Amino acid sequence: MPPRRPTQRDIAERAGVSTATVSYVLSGRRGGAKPPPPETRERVLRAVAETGYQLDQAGRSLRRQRTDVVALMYPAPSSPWSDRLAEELQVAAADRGLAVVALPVITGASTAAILRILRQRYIDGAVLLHDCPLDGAELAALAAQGRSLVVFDDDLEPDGFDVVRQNRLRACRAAIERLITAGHRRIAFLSHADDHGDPLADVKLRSYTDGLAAHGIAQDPQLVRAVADSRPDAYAAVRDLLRLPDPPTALLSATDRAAIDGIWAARDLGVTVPDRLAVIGIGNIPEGLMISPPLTSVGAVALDFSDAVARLFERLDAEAALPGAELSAPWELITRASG
Amino acid sequence: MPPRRPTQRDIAERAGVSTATVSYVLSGRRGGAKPPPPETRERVLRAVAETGYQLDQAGRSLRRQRTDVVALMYPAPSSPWSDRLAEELQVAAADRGLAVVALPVITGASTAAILRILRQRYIDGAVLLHDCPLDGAELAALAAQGRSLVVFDDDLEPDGFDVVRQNRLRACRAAIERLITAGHRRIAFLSHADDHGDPLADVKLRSYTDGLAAHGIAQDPQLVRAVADSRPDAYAAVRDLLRLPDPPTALLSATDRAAIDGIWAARDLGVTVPDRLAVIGIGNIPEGLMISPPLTSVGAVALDFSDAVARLFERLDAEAALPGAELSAPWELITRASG
DNA sequence: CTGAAAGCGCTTACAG
DNA sequence: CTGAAAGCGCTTACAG
Repeated sequence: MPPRRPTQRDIAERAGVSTATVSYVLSGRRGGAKPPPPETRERVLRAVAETGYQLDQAGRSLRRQRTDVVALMYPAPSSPWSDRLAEELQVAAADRGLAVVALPVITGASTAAILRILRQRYIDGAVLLHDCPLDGAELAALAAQGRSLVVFDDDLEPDGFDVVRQNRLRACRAAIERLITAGHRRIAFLSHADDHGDPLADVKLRSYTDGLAAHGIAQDPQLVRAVADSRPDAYAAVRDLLRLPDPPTALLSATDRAAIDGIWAARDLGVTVPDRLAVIGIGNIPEGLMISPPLTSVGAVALDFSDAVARLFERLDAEAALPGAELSAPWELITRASG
Repeated sequence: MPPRRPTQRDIAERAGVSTATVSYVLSGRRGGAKPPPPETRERVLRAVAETGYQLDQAGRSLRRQRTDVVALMYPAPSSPWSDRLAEELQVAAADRGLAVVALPVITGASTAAILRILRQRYIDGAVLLHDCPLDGAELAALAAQGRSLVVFDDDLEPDGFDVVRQNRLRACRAAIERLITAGHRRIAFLSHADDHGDPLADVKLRSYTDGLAAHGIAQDPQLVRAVADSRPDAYAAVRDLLRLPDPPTALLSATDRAAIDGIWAARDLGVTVPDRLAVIGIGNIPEGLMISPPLTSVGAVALDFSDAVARLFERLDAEAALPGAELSAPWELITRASG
């Protein structure tokens, strides 16, 4: 049995002061009044050092009605985007003495435990990336209970929480439009595996299907391959596509990674990009800039979430509840040499 | 101003029962005694539904002296390994009604806020991956205060917390040994950028340097390139290396990703792998299995953290404090065709 | 300047 | 079977 965790009462006894003084010394807070004098302060700090005292978050959080923790919720697995946002959030939070916890949401696994973190006042606020398992009513309820929320979503209306628009469908549609406008009719699509109802996967596939339909181009099932989540599968699929009797002249890929391996496959077959195969990816990852030819892609222009992060802290700092706002950080079609 | 969050007292008034009964109904717990009868139960649940009541974690955690939350701490950015561990942990935790929070540790940023999560009884326990910013004394202190900890580390002695050994240095040494034993003397190394004191980066570079030294091979600075964290840089560096007047005949890379791009570079120059360039990576990522030739690599044999996860829950469930144990999940040299 | 005391929202041993 | 009450560890308005 480990020795009982020391409490502020233990510190107070050891230092010969009241628990109020201990709290004042440790928090540095003191209404308007003067802080305790150095001599008292030192006695308290010595007692803390001697006992290894650590504040108990539960007591503090119960009394202060705040946790000084914020969360970042995102669909697992993580991506360069969620990693980057975690970093920006953590740096900004550290300035204010707040901690950040990440909440990866695993597709298919139970979300009950994660939602508990949001609902049971475990955190003061959160940034939720696209496609998190909460609907508008739930978010509004959380906001009404005082949680500060900034939500990436293209459809939800703000309602006590803020919404960041990325207009992903529009940007993906611009990609397929570009290919069709350039004269392509045999356009292959590397899709996600469709075994789960991932909304972003839907957006991507829908933009392909809608784009073809809008121009009266019949969709050839042979040209749609669910290989976007596996680089080697993507390589093999594009190689096979290019060996068809009537091969595609353009390729749209649900991921940049698969698009890049598609370019490798084309190069290995002596098929030049973009002349004989135009390639466009989705996601705009840094790696796409480096391949030859550089990858045309759909995605956020910059790895910059500072607006969303700033808004979360505005909300946390606000005296009264802020109305929901719309922020904009649109995805764009970023044209490079590959398509 | 949002309406005050309802408390169990509000629910009790609405349902015409005591707060004790509310708590019994909501927790399902009831010492040995019988649970409240269905009629009472229903009145309580109706009041909960009407008010949108949510439990307050701070009150509960203060009283019960547990948070029902566990953490996973890992160096940012995330990797397939940390993602996988997060998933295993979350699935196992969900079975017990525990939530999981991820704590990415950003190199260079302040770790104070993250350490607060561990120290201030914000969580019941945690799995810490390699190279987290806590020393043995600190970990022992946390363990003594009741935190359940399972720590991936090759050097620390267990001390109230458990340690998972990966023997990374030994496994990396086996890779360089293999190349030297096969007769290679011109061995290139793709290293991490050395602008931060990442201990794993040290382990990798050390195994290269030590391996050469052990066989009396002089190290050629020309053959060490800090490109392991950038695929395009790796590609370019290997291309340049192979064009040297006296090119390397073998390549050890601090990352599998860079090793894979090294293989692409060799292929594009008509240099066959492994005949004219033997290639070994570190990390054993799934992608390495798919390239041709498949990548020889150093890393964990399987994406399986069940032992570590199981041990964390053993510790959480234990009545008395468990002594620290050593678990083993060694990295291995996984020999495939590339080197 | 310091301390006694109330109270944050729960849970649970205990009395009825 | 149910409720009154104590108490978890903090913070802070208030009295001295």
